Amino acid sequence: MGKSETAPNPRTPKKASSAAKAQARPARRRTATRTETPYHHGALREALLQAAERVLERDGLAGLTLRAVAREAGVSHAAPTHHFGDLTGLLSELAAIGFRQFNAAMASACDAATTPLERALARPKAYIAYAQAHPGMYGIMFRTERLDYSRPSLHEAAEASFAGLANAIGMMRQEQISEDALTLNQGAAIARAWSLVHGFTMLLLDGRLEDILERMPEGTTAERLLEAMLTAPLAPNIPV
Amino acid sequence: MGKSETAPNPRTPKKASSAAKAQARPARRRTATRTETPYHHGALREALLQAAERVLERDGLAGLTLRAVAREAGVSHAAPTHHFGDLTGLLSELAAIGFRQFNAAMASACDAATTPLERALARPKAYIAYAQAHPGMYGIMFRTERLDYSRPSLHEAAEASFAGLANAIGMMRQEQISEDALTLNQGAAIARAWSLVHGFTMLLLDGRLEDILERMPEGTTAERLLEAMLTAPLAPNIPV
DNA sequence: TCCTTATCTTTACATCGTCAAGATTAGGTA
DNA sequence: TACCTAATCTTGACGATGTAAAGATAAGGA
Repeated sequence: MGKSETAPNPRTPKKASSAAKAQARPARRRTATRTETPYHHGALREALLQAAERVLERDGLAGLTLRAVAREAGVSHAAPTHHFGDLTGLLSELAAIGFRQFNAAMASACDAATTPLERALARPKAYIAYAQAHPGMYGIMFRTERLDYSRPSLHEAAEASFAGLANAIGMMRQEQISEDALTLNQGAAIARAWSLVHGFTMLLLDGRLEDILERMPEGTTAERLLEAMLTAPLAPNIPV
Repeated sequence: MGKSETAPNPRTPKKASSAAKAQARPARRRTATRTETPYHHGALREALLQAAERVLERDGLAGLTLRAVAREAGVSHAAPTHHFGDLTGLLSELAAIGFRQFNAAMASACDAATTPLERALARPKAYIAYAQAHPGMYGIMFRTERLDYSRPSLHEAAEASFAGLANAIGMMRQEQISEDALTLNQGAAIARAWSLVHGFTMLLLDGRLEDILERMPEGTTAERLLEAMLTAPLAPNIPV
C-alpha cells in the first residue's frame, strides 16, 4: 500500500462532519473550518490506547508498534511519544488495562459461582478464557519484557491481580492471609495455584498442549483438560 | 564505538596465526597468505550458533539480532541468511540446542537421584536450575514467538523433551504411558507437572515471585519454595 | 583445466524507535 | 479582550534492524 508516512493527517472529524470536503490541504490551512481535523486531538491518549488494542487484536504482538498505533489513530508517528514517553510506556499502560479487564473477568466469574467446587474452578476457568479470548493482551501482560512496573497504573493493576489470587487461596484454605507475612504452606499454595494456571495458559497459547490433547480421549478440550488437571486425584505417595 | 558496518572482515585466523600482519587489505587481496581470513569460513554455521549463544548471554534476548550475531562471528551482516534463511531459522536452531542442553541436564539429574522423593524432585529442580543459569536460552525456547517447529532439529529436540516428561510421569505413576493414547488422568498428570514447573519458572524469571518470597519466612529461596509447592499437603476438599 | 555451485560480501530498501526542532492551539493572566 | 506561556502535535532526521538482489570468491566435480 502506498500509504506514505508523510500523507496529510487523515483523522476523521469528530462532530459536524458536514461541509468538510474538497480540502486539498496544501500545507496546513486551519483556523478556518475547525470541523475537519483539529491540530489538538483532545483525547489522544485514550484514542491511542484504544487504537493499540485494535492493532493488537488485528495484527498480533509483532504488529503492535508505536508507528502502527499512530497510524491507526490517524496522527503522526511521533505523537505517542508525548503521552507515553516510549514504547515501554505505551505497553505498560496497555498492560494495566489488560490487568483490569482480567481482574474484572475473574471477579465476576467468582461471584457467579455457588458450590465450593465451582468456586475453586471459576477463577482458573476465567483465567484461561480471558487469555484465549485476548491472546495479544495476555502476551503484553506476561510475555513482553518491556514493562515498567514503576508506573502507578500498572503497579496497582498487577498488585490487585495478585491480591485477588491470594484472597481466593485464603478463602479456599479457610484462613486469613496476611498482607505482609506468609507461612511456607500459604506461599506454596499461592505459588502452586498461580504457576499451574499461568503455565497451563502459556503452554496452551503456544500450542504446546495440542500434542497432549490429540492423544487424549477424543473430544477433550483445553477446558476439560484444565478441569482434570485441577481435580484429578494425585497418585499415592507422589507429591506432584 | 565507530565500528563501521563496512569495516574489513576482522575474523581471527584459526591456525598459523604467525606471519599474518601488516595487512591493510585495500580492497580484497586473497589467494596469497590464506592464513588471515579466508573468504569461505569453513564452519560458519556452527560458529554463528556459538556466537549467538555468546551474544545471548552477554546482551540478553533484546540484543540477539542477526546483525549482532554476524558481527560477533566477524562476518558480513547477510552471511547468516545463507545458513538459516531468516531470524526465525537462527532462533529455531538455537532453541534446538537449548532443548538438547536442557534434556541432558534433566536426564543427568534424574540419574543421580536415588529415593523416590529425590526422583520426583530431581527433574523440576534441574528444570529451574537450567532456566536460572541460562535465562536467555530459556527465553528463546519458551518466550519467543518466532520459532519454526517444522524444522527437524527443533521438532526432535522438543519432542525428546516432552517424551522425557511423559516418561518421568509414567515412572511415578508406575504405569506404562503409550505413545499415542493417553487417559484423562495421564494427560492431566502430564499437563499438571509441566504447567506447574513451566509456570513457576516463568514467574520466577519475570521476578513475579519476589513479592511472595519476601513475605515468606526469611531465607526462603526459590528452590525451597519450589520444593514446598511440590510437596506441601493440599488443604482438605480442595482440588488445587 | 574448466565450470558449476555453494558460500560470503556489498548494496539497497522499507520499517522501526527515538530525538530535536518547528507549528499550532489551549488556557491562564494582564 | 489581548497576550503569552506551556502543552500538544507534526516534520524531519538518524541509526539500527530484517530481508532481498546482485556481485565476488572459492570449492569440488567433470
